[in-house]
Amino acid sequence: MRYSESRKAETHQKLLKIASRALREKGPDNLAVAEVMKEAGLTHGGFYAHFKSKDALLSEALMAVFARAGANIDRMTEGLPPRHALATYIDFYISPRHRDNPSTGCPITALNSDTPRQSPKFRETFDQGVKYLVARIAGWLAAGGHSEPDALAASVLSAMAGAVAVSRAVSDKGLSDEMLEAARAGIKARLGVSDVELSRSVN
Amino acid sequence: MRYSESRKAETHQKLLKIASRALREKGPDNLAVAEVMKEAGLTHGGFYAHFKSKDALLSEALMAVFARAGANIDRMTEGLPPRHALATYIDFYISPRHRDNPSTGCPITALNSDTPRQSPKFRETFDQGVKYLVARIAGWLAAGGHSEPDALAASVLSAMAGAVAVSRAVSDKGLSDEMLEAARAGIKARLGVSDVELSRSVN
DNA sequence: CGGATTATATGACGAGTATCATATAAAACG
DNA sequence: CGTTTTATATGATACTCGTCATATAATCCG
Repeated sequence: MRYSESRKAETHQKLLKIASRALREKGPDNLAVAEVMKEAGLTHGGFYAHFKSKDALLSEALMAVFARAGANIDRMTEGLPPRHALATYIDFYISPRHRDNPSTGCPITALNSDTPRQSPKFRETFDQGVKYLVARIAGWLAAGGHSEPDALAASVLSAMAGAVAVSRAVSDKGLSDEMLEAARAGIKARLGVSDVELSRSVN
Repeated sequence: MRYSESRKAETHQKLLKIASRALREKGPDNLAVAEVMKEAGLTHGGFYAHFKSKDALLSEALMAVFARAGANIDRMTEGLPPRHALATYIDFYISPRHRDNPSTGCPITALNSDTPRQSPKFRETFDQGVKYLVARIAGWLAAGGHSEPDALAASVLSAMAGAVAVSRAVSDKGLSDEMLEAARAGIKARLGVSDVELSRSVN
C-alpha cells in the first residue's frame, strides 16, 4: 500500500518510541522485532522497510533515548545555577521513582551489563551517550570550581548508575531503599551540594 | 550408564563451574544449556538428571560465585587491619584487570542490569550475595569508626559495581580508564583510605 | 556372576527468533 | 483515469532454545 507522504516517517517514529521503551524494559536481546511491530499495529514482515536490521533499530532507539535524556535535563535544570542544577539532577536520578520505572529511565542504568555483549555500533552509540552526560555533569562541576571536572563527572555518573542499577536488581526493598538513599547523600556530600534541596518538581 | 559413585557429584560441580563462567560472560539469557553440557563433554539431554531446570542451574551457579567471592576476599585480606583490607578490596575491585575479565569477576558488576529480569529465585540469591558483600565492607567500616556502616557499605558497593560495569560497557578505552581511576580515587578518598597503597598482590 | 539401577545418549517436540521473497492494495502522479 | 510506486501483509525459511520421553550401557548390589 502507499499511504500519505509522511506516513512512513510517522511509523518510523512510532517504532522507535516503542523500541526505546522495550529496550530498557526487556534488554536488547529480549526485545523482539515482531512484538514491536505488533505494538505498532503492524505485522512483523514489514519491519525491514523501516530498519535494515534489528541492530539498527536498537542503535537508533538508544540514540533517541539519550537525546530525550538531554532534553529532560534541559527542562529540569533550566535557569538554575550550576550547584542547584547538579543537585537537582542527582536527586532526580537517584530516586525510587527512577528505580521503579526502568522503561523510561536512563539507559546507562538499564543496560550497563547488557551493553558489553552488544554490537560495536550499539556500543558506540552508548559511548556517545555516556560522553554527553559526562560533559553535562562536568559543566556543572567546572562552574563549581572542581579540578578535573571530566574525570570527576565520569566517576559520579558511574556511581549514580550503579546505585540505581543495583537497587533495581535487589529484591529486598529495605536494602534497595537504604542503598539508594545512602548513595544519594554520599554523592551530594562528595560534591558539596548536600545543602541544596530538590528545587523543582522532578520530570 | 552408571558410573562410579561420586561421578554424578563431580559432573554436577563441573557443570556449575562452567555455568558460573558462562553466566557472567554471556548473561543469564544467552547462556545455553546445551552449550554448558557440551563444554562438559556431555550431550544436552542428560542435563535434567543434574538440575531440575535452567533456572535452577543459574541460581545455584550464582550462589557458587558469591561463595567464591567471599573466599577470595578472605585470602586477599587475610591478616590485614580493617583500613588496609578495605583499600585492598577497592583496589582489587576497581581495576582494569577486573574490568577486562568479567567471566571470573564480581556478579554484581556483571549482572546488575540483567538481574531485574530474572526469576524470583535468582534474584533472591542475588540479594543474599549483595547482603553478604555489604556486611563484609560494613565490618571494615565499623572498625574504622564510620557511623551507619551498613548504609555506607551498600552505597560504596553500588558505586564500585557501577564504576566497573560502566567502564566495561564503554568501548572508548580512554574514557573507560579515566572513569575507573577517578572512581577508585574518589571512593578511597571518601572512606579515608587514600593513603593505603595496594598492600598485597591482587588475586 | 547376573539382575537391578541409573547416569548419560539419542532424538524429538514446540515455541520463539530474525530475516527475506513475494503478494497486495492504496496513494501518488502524469 | 490509469499507471507506477511502495508501505504493509502473508507466509516461509532456517535457525536456536528448553524440555522431556525413551533407549542404552556401565556400575552397583545381592
